[in-house]
Amino acid sequence: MEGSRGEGNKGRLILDAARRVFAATGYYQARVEDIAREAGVGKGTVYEYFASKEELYLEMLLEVADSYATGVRGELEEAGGNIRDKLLFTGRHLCSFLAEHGQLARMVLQDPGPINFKFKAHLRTIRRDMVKMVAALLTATVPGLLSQEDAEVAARFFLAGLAGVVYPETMQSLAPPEDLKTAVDVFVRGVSQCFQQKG
Amino acid sequence: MEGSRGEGNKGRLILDAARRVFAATGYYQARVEDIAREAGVGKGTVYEYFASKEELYLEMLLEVADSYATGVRGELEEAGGNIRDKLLFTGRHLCSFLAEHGQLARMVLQDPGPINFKFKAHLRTIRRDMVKMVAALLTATVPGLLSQEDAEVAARFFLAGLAGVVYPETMQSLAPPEDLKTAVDVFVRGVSQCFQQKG
Amino acid sequence: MEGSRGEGNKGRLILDAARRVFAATGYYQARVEDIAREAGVGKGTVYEYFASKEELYLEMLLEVADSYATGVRGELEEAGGNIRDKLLFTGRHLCSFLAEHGQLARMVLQDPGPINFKFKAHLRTIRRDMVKMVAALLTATVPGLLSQEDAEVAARFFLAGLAGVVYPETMQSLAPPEDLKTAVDVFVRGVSQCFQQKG
Amino acid sequence: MEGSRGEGNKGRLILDAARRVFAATGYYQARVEDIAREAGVGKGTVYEYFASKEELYLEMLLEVADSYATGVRGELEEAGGNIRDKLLFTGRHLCSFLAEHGQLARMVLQDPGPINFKFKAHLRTIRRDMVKMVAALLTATVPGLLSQEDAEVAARFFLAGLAGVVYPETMQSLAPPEDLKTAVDVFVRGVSQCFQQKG
DNA sequence: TATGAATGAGCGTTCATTCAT
DNA sequence: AATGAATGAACGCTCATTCAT
Repeated sequence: MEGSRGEGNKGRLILDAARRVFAATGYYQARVEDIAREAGVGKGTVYEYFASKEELYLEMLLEVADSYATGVRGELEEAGGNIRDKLLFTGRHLCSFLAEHGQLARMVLQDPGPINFKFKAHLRTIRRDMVKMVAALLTATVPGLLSQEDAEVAARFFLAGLAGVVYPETMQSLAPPEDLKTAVDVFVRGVSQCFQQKG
Repeated sequence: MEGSRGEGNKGRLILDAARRVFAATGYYQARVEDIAREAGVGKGTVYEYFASKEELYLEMLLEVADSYATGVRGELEEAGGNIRDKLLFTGRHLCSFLAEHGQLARMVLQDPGPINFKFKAHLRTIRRDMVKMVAALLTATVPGLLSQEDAEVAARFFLAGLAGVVYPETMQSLAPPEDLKTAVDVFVRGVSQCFQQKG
Repeated sequence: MEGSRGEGNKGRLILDAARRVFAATGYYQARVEDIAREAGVGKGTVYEYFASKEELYLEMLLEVADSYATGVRGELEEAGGNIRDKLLFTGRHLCSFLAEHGQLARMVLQDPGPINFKFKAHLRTIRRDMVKMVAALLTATVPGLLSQEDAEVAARFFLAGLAGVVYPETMQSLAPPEDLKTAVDVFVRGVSQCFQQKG
Repeated sequence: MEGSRGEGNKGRLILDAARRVFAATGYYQARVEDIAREAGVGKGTVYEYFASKEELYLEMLLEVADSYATGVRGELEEAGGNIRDKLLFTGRHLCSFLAEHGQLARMVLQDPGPINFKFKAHLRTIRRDMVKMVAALLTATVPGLLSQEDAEVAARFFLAGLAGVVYPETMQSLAPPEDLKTAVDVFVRGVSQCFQQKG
């Protein structure tokens, strides 16, 4: 009846505590004992639920990465709707994700620490999915004029550029909504213009 | 001939070794002894030149970050010249930088390790400079039609987006030159279109 | 039908499981949880029957040591009978004991682990009993010619020597029956000769 | 110029300390920190000289086992000389060895703890050598009348029996010299008698 | 100046034991 | 009585840093 990872209350608490502690200090600085204390359990209890510090870290990352991807997918795949609004939504979703997960985002977005093959593959899949979703959006908008390859390049450009807008220089505060609009507008126009002329 | 950091031969060797070793394994996995061996000096010697592992890391990062910024500045600030070519150059420069510094780039760009205030400020300055340079390029291209703020948002979008194009999903190989062109084209058209209409 | 230790079914199961697990891995390597699983009971149940891992170990050792001594006593104390046959029986009994209890024997015989005073005293008693039994056999065989002290020295020599014959170098396989006969013959002749001449 | 293991003073100190601490408490109870303190060095220093607790233990055992075997070999292999004196010497050597190495002897004689293949093979070799030496002594004494196999069985019987005499029941005090003589006499007469009649 | 032997704080992990159910 | 989830003391090992040479 429960979800698939870290349930039974204690496991949930530990996973949440891990997210906070890893986010606050990074993988290597975080001590298992800190996570246990943050979760309000004994140190040994962590090992009842997770085989090692590394495994706990990976479980936590998988969960966060999934929560990010899941949040975007629903909106983007929904038929109909304005491309500009959808891309704006993607930006706003990234904003709230970053607001919620603070500096953990750096990890999810760019990979850190001791990350194993399983997680890398998972992250790669998520990225590919998001790129595909945005690319599909673009080809639907400029039908017939945009090769699959160009669409994916543009999608990658957009998704990464978004992070630059949302996290201005210092990555310490979030961008105002107008900035998002500006970026999305530049991008949408760029794609339309560029490929209509090409086509 | 002597600069302000890591000179006198030994210091230079250590700094270069640090770059290679930190890049290969990350800050926490890298052992001071490994760096000393890579540099061909004794372990104690590292501490003759750098106060601590952390300081060595910081010095190395500052140096690499500067080398990145310096390489772009000359080209971008040069008067005249095509905006498209300049942005393409920025992308190509990023490519060669990433090719040369391998996975150290991830750290410089996003994964901080134990980075202190001094380095964060330095990095912030570098980023701000680059944003300013690109923004200036944009306002010069669409004169009078682009506010300073919009120009900087667009510049941030471009610089971050570049990384997404250059490092495709897996971050394991670099993008082909055509992808760079596609991204730059989309961006340039987007900016032109968008703000000419606005203006 | 109930004895004084480890009864009531569950206790019996635990004691048997303890013997197998301790024998397989040694005291420190054996985990209480392993013993519980081997016994088919819960981990907590072990502590319903035994105060601690150490006490469980002690109880188990006492039981095994007793079973060894008991098996020999009947045969040796029986009046009449050939000394050679009785000593051969002692050797064969040691063989089957070792065959049955495998490497636990090493512990019982020589390697104590965390053995407390109670067990040491018990073991000392057992050894002394066996020495006395064999010594009595010898004095009965060469009546009047053998001092009590010499008889006990010879008995100790025999009992220990037996182990060397039964467990050849590697202690991994048991000796063939002929070797036992050879050893017993040497010993019996030695005692006869030696003390008949002395006498 | 130094010996082959644990030199350079510190290594020697650690090996000696290890012998004392392991002997006093056994492998599992001994803490690396205790050994370091006993040796008068820092905990980390132990790991400069030995890769792990286990390796330190094995090095120490190898050294002690060699010192035992070496001490006996010289005397036994020397041509000429009385068999009875040689076997007595073997017993006395065992006595002094046990006096010096206290309860560590149990380990050397019977093997405990985490002992790897290398050490087992080494110990097997030592045992085999000693058996062979004693067996050679016996065949030389009763020339032509004793098969190689019988001689080895007798030798094993003698060497193991010796331990029983030297370490009376409790293994807490050593046997008086007269007991040794008694045992050796019984054994020598037994071998002579037994095989002269057989032959 | 250059070195590397020596150090010990620090941490991941295990497992005997407890106790609420 | 029986259980097993929870606990934390304990310990092996690493590695940044120091300092005598």
